[in-house]
Amino acid sequence: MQLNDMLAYKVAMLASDLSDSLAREYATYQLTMPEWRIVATLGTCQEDAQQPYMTAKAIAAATRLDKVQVSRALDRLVNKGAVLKCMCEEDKRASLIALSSEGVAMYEQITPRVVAWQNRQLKNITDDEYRVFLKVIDALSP
Amino acid sequence: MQLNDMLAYKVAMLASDLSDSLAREYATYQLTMPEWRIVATLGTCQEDAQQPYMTAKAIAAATRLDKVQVSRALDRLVNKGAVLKCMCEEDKRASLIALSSEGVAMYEQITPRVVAWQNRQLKNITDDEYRVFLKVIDALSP
DNA sequence: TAGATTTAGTTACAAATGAAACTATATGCT
DNA sequence: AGCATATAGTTTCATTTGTAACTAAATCTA
Repeated sequence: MQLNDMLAYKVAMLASDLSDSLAREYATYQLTMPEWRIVATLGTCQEDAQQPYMTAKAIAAATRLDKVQVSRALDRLVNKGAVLKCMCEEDKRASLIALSSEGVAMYEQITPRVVAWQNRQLKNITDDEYRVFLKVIDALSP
Repeated sequence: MQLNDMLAYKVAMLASDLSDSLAREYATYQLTMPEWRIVATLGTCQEDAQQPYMTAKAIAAATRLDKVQVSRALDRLVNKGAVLKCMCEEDKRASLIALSSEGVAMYEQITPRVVAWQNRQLKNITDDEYRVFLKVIDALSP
């Protein structure tokens, strides 16, 4: 049993390669990975949900970032003008968080680049292979 | 395009789940992940190579840890008595690094647990599916 | 062979991360 | 209602991590 053959190691290596490679797409926009995940989440929410805002808690759940990371990344995004926060009247502990129009613009610029990046990654892989790949990922997830 | 459907995100989530799950197997032995990777690498080296030692540089390459992480993890492993370092006569900048007998014993206790862990992870996946999965990982790796 | 360059590994310092404490609000229970 | 408990989010602090500077040795070059 060599390290190279171990499942956890292989997947960890792949994850870090993909993450570094994808980061080059959004780094142009001065975003860190947590910031990008939040922008992507709020962007989709804004596109197809009835309500264009989320709480920090919902963002944490959707991105799998912890609440501290979310709090800090939101601070930075608010400072950059990409995100708006306003007090939630129903629950004054929470805020309602949404992309600003600049945030939406940024999201709309980055998304096509991410889609193109993903297509490049997958270009040598058939649909069937990818289906099996996703199935195995599901089976491996707890 | 939702975060959940993005390749890099899915793989990152899987990697972190697998890594946490596997860590429970070697945490019993007070090892961190870098320490475990080094023990595993030296263990295989010791098993099937002519020379049972490696340099820190070779360890870094084999484990994909950076040289600082390797240096620090080796310090800890030496303190725990799992690893021996001796000056390399051929190149006095480098050391020759090998598992001590306690290190070998540890390696031999952990390895079967890791193998069993991996078999549990893969139990619902057919050989064919796993073959495709590995092929896709290769195709995605740079 | 002297001087410049590279390399192995360590150390020092700065940034990122995570756990736990904390504030403010909300909820549950008697 | 009044007190205990739980929750949203932030802040603080300790640990981890990575980058850059450093030391010592090796190699290359003129």
